[in-house]
Amino acid sequence: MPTAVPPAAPKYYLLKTEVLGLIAGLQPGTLIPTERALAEKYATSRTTVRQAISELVAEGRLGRVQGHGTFVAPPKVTHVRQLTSFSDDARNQGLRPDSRLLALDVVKSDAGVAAHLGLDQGDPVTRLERIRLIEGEPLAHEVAWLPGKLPRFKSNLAKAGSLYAVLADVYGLQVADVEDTVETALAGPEDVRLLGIEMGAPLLVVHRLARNAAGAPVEWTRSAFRGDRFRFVSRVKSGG
Amino acid sequence: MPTAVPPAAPKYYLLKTEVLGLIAGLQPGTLIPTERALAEKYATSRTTVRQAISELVAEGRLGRVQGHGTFVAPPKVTHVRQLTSFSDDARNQGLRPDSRLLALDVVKSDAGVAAHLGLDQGDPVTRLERIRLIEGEPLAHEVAWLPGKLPRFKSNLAKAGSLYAVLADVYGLQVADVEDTVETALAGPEDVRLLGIEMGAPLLVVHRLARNAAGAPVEWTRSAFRGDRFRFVSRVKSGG
DNA sequence: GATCAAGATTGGCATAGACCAATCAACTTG
DNA sequence: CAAGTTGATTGGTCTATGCCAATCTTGATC
Repeated sequence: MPTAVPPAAPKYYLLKTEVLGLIAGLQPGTLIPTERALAEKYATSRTTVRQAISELVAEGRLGRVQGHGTFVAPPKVTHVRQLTSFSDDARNQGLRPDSRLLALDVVKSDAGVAAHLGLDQGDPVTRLERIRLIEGEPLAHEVAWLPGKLPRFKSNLAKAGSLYAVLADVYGLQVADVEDTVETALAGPEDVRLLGIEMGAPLLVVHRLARNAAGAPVEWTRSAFRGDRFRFVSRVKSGG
Repeated sequence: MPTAVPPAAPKYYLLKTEVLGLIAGLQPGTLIPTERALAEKYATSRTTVRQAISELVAEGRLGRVQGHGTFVAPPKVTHVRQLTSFSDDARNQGLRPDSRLLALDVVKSDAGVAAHLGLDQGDPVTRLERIRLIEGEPLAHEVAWLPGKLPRFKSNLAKAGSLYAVLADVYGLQVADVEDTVETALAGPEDVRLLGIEMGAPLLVVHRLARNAAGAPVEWTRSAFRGDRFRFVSRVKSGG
């Protein structure tokens, strides 16, 4: 679906198109000319070059490393998210998933978490914070809240790997349906540190509420995915 | 879920936090100080002020109009998208939906459309291009492709309003399941013109493939939603 | 009183350049 | 030859500034 000719465009946008042409067909990892070189080549300022490149980075077409250079980025990872787990989804696509545990403790629920889980503020909840990786690369920052305390949760989770598997097999908590909310956000310093992305990079923020067959909340999760590397897929069948 | 103190942050990010405090509790539409005034007040350059404000605009917290000023933006519109139609979803939330028809014609399918609809390139498809509005405000740019020609489609669509209703009631095309793909993109000149947003604003781009009970493609759609005004919701029930 | 014109104000785009920080290669040193 | 140092290169942040375009206000004009 080729977009029509831009009706009118600022200079940095035209430059963006130029650079897109420049990198068409190049292998991921290939370095492109330096910002200063591009500025000279296209008779413009480095500021304008940076604005063009910044958008291409935000779109996942380019990557850059201070002191090293700007290079062609690999294509997006498609990710299916249904009732399956992150790990299973990834493996189904032939990708190597991984997880880094940042925190796992029982805390008092704040107002937001309590409201979503149907608890009173201050009620104990299990808080699970992880970084999700694909092919060794950080893809998402995830914080899950589960109602109450789960005995021996840490070791059980380490054994099984998958959160949903542990909940179902060990604690008898079956997830019957989930509701995912997807919206855009911009990366702040925290996201930059955890995901290795740029300040202001677009994120896909997914909030998930999972319930059991009785309609009682089982899990409330906030996941921040890199918008430049990720695609969210949702499949829905007609009821019946 | 209040975010922790930023570990380290560029100046524009601190300014962003300042402005967030400034607008907390203000009514939507309230004008904030001019860029030049903010630059002076916080002893920084207008460039830095603009970077801070630009992110707040991208996040849907602020809006701005050249020659007029920068103002507090209204909250996001939540939108549920399942097997229901855009119009029904909106009305369920007490919002007034609308639609502007940009184009409706029978065209030869290009490679991409043909692939998704299971046709040969060049096969005729019905192309429906619309702007979706909520409360009179443009929210999304949508292009739908349907296999083949549909007799009297235009008048039937005008009568019923809903695409899915027309397909089912008039043409006997039942949608049994859909697959939505959600990713981020940045607004180009075309999006700016059609949606009244800023260059580089984050978009939620949704591709939808709808199939009938036999698994045959019924519809292939690309929708570009304003990322600052929209939330995508997907509900999935466990199979059974 | 309504209409139009001119000017002031405000955001939009772009320039030029300074300085910092990370990287990497070349060189020195033990 | 290995380890450490230095310096050039490259992206990251920020400043200061100029001009344009849209909007709104003000005031002259009919």
